[in-house]
Amino acid sequence: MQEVSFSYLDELNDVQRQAVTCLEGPVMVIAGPGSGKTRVLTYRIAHLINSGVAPWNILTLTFTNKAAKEMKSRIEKVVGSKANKVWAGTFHSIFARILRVEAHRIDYPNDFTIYDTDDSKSVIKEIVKTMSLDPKVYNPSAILSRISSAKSNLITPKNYVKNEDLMNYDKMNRRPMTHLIYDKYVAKCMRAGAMDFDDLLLQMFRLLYQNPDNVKQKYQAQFQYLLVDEFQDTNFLQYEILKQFVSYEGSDNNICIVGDDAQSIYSFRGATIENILQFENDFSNVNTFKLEQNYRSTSYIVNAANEVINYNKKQIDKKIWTDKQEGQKIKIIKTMSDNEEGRRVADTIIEQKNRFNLRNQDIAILYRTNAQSRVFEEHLRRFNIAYRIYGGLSFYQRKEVKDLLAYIRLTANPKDDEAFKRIINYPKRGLGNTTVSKLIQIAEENEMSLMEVVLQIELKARPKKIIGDFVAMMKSFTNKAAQTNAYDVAIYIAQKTGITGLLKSDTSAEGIGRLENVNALLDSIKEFVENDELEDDEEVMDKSLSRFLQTITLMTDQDKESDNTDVVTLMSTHAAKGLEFKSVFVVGLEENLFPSFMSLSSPHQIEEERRLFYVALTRAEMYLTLSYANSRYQFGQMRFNDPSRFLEEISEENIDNITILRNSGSGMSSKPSGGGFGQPKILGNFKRLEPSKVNQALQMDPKDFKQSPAASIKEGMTVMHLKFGLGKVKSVDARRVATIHFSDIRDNPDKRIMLQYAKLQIIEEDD
DNA sequence: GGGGGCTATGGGGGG
DNA sequence: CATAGCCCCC
Repeated sequence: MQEVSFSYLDELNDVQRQAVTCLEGPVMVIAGPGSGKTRVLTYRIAHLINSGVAPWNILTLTFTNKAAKEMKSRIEKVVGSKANKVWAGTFHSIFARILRVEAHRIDYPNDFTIYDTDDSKSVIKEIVKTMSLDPKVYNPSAILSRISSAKSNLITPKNYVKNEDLMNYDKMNRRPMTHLIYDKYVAKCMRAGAMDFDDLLLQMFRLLYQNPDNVKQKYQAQFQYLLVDEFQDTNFLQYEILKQFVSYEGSDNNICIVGDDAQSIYSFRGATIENILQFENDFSNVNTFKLEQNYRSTSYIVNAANEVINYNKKQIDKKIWTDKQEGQKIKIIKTMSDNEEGRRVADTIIEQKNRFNLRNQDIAILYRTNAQSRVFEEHLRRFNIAYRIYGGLSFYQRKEVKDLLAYIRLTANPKDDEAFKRIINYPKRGLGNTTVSKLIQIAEENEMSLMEVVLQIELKARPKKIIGDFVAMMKSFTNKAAQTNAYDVAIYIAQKTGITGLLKSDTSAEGIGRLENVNALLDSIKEFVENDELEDDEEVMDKSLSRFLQTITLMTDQDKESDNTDVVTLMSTHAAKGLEFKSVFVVGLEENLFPSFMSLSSPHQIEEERRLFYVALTRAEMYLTLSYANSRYQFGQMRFNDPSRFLEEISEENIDNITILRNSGSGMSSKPSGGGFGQPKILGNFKRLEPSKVNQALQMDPKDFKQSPAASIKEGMTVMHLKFGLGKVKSVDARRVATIHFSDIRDNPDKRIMLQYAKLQIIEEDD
């Protein structure tokens, strides 16, 4: 038996240590920015394991895969490879994983499709059309947001009709039929074997609440210890699911929530601050710990952030402080135009790099809307500063990527009507709106999926031939999928459909970009198939199309592996939550932009914008620069905005250069930013796609590599891995999963490799 | 009935 | 400024 070391407890301050060691019963940790929240969470899990709790009895829910991954790797440093057995992931991905096993109990196929927001809107659009309603009044985004909020509050279509507030609200907005659309939407998704993002939560709740075959007791027994990160961002439904897991007769109520009400910035997707305020009422004997010492930022920054957040009324009482030195005062950059803002920020970055010896990766530019990234890209490129943009149009939302994905989706789930509609006439096969509309109408009348309709319907000669060929092609894909892995199927699909050929024939810059994106998708499928490393326990050996789809639909740009290149980070303030940088630029600090024009009418929304600003400020460790422009191109025209009200909430003593904020512009306008550059967006996005995951140094020349047969790998051997380098096989288990120690890997050198897919070459038989 | 080009409209944050 | 819907032509 290995000696258990508790030395990590020495790395904690008093409150942190109490929060880590108070293992039983409900615990609430209020954690200010930079207060060591992640450290507390990870050490708490490590401490649970060291105290004898089985790792698979621990469930940790976060909001990004990245956070979950980082947490796992940090736990591993304390407790070793046992950390892999902890259930850690986002709400959506953990529930998707459970539903893949249990969905049949609530009348969904286990390989259900996940509809993204575009799919959902498209479903709504079609319903609006078939109901002959005005699509301008019944705007799909608005309707979806109503449906989403209903689902997040556990209001079924039936209860929606009974709810006077909701019905009156819809009437007032001239959308009295919203409840009917909701009803039809639910039915349609069900018929398509599809869950939208909210369904991943809602159906999880339904599963537990309806409790077929006592499935709830199974998971209650499974998850004996719950930890929830960023609890202030949970919505009503998420909290209700947590209660289902935790609240039952004889339960120890082992739930630990960590959050900061001052950083609640997701109310637009249903998050409610009430959850954190209610927690102490919902559970008895809650142990509450407040982490108030900020270890991240210098005192000018902490003071400024405190000043700003004090303008908000509703808050949990706490005092964030730091014993760090004063540091540099906050710098404010004022410019005439958005273009000049880009230039000045780039100038300042150069200056800071020289003066303070910063690397690119120490620096971040944070903005309110993704559309603001362009000017900064232009000027960073002019100075040859490497950068990476996060967010914006996700890779998987690109048309060409979605087109190929639609074929893959329809292959995995023939009832996926959104996928069907997307590709029934792409690439062009001579099937027009008239025929497609007819199919949709028949499907609607008979409550069938489009694929079912197509298999039965009698058509005229021409469309009959076209559709017959299409069905035959899809059938060949299904057959292929049953025989081989996701990559081989995907390649087959890309060629057989003519997508590859079609894109190759387009030699324009955009066409080349599209082809590269499709190739990047194929590469990522290849990577998925060839990934021989076992990361978590369940089903990972499954290399099928539907498993691939599951992994990507819930992936966001931030979750992608970052190569270790030294780049300046450009991202929205929302995306920056949880991150820290030595130097932070918060840009576009103007009324109508930050705070957003969408929020100006309501004091609550202004408070949320202020919390967002607070999050932005507190990302900075040492240098904080705020900027605004007197004029900028917005919505295709020149706009003039006042400086943000938030700037005035920081007192002068924390600011480096006192600037007169209001109405200080001379009439001069510098040249506005036109297009100028080729396709900054495409270039910027490509930077994110580079698949190089591991240091170049570790990789060997594939030509010199000769793969050894999987069966020949035995314990004690020294092997070469194409990606990880030299390693020693420590053990091989019954499922043919080898644990191999790679000495070149600094973080977590012990990798669990699936020999079935292993790319290993035997270097030495034994020692 | 289907395909291509033009005009009009909307435009936040994200799983 | 990008996409969707519409209109016109084949």
